[in-house]
Amino acid sequence: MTLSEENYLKTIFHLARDFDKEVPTNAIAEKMETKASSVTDMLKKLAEKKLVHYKKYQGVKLTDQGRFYAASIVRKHRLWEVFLVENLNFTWDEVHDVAEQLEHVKSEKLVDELDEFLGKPTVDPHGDPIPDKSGNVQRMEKILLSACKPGESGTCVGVKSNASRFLQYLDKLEIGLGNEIEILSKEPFDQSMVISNNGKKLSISALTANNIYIQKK
Amino acid sequence: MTLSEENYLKTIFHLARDFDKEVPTNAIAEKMETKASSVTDMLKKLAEKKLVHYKKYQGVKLTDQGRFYAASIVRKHRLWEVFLVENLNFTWDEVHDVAEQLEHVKSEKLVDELDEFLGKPTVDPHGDPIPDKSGNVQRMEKILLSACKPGESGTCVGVKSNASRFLQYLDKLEIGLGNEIEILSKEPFDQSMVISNNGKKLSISALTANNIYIQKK
DNA sequence: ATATATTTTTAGACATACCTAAAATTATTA
DNA sequence: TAATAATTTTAGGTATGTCTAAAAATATAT
Repeated sequence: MTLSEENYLKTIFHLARDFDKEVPTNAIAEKMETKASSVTDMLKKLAEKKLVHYKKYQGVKLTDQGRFYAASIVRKHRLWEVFLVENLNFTWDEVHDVAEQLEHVKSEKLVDELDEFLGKPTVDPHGDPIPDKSGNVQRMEKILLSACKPGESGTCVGVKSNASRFLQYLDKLEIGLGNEIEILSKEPFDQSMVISNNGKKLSISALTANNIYIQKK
Repeated sequence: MTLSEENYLKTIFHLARDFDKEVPTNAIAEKMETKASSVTDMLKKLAEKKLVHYKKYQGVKLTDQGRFYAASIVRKHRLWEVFLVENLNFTWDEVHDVAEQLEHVKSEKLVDELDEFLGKPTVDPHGDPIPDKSGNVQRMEKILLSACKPGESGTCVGVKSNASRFLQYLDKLEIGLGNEIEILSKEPFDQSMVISNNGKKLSISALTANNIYIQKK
């Protein structure tokens, strides 16, 4: 499996959550910052390898085999992120690019031992679940902060975007995993919110609220 | 810098020890299990990037820049080997292939932090020196066991080959880094030796003796 | 329902890194 | 030193993964 093939699989795996059915060619092209024609070429190749179900003009779905493989890449990515934060003093906004490289290293023993070394973690530094060895991803019930009404509250359990800028902004606001968050008010004009973050009152934009996941009590 | 370019640089770096002067095209081709014509192609590219000095038919030498870059790859390779053995229960015969992949991961912070995490080791699990951040390789005075005469003795400080088969054989003989080794006798017919390994008498072939480094007392 | 817009695929190129076969150069030896 | 052998380079070709531009299919809107 080439690096490029792995990246396509992974992208389809992630997009499959947004599109419940087939993932459109263009969605893949956009996410990978490439052209639709390149995607088409690759989809044909992945289809020949039985990693995706592909019918012209109908988008793609991962096969069981493809999903398993994709999950194993995501598993590696997230395990490495844990390692970087827990052992190498990386912050949650620094891990992505490095994990993006480390996820392609091939060695079953490496993954097994790393998992063991880290104490078999279940989530990465952004709160995303780490697929298990069989490719199963534990589904958490979490909702976007933007979907909450004033008065509702919960624990911050994840972020939708992993962009450095965003994560650094959260650090500045002192918003992090595990924090207690309550929606105090919501502005009808622009959907911005005033929230209580571990007891501290602060105001966030709709865009920010739309990238924070909480688990309701 | 592509993966391929990095592998060529590294190979030239290693071969430069054997050939004191320019490294011949064919030597590179053999080591990399590729064809001389492919090597020529790459040497031209590396020369354009000022990473090697290359004159047609005259072999190559690394430039300062090329040597620095190559050393940084070797540094990463060896640091990862230490990590695999010290923290992930790898044995010295298992680390090479995985380190071969990990060495290409690009992140200065990753290397710095890994070095720190491991306690700034100076040698890898095979006794090979780890280049420092500036690309300097600490030169050890070590000699091949095959070059020793009966009566001479020293400490095992390295191996010339990193082949799994060979390392596993050493494990079976219980020969490892730090062991006290003395040459008891040498057979003139085939240069095989009887040695004392940490007090235990055993017999080894000339080929084996030619792949073990010791440091004389 | 037909025209228009959007999405997707095809066709044909390009760069990388490899290959084989033949030519050029350098080294060896008689 | 001339002939032969070995090494190295060149020339031309292949597979991968990308691209642009044009054609085909699907979706949308009047």
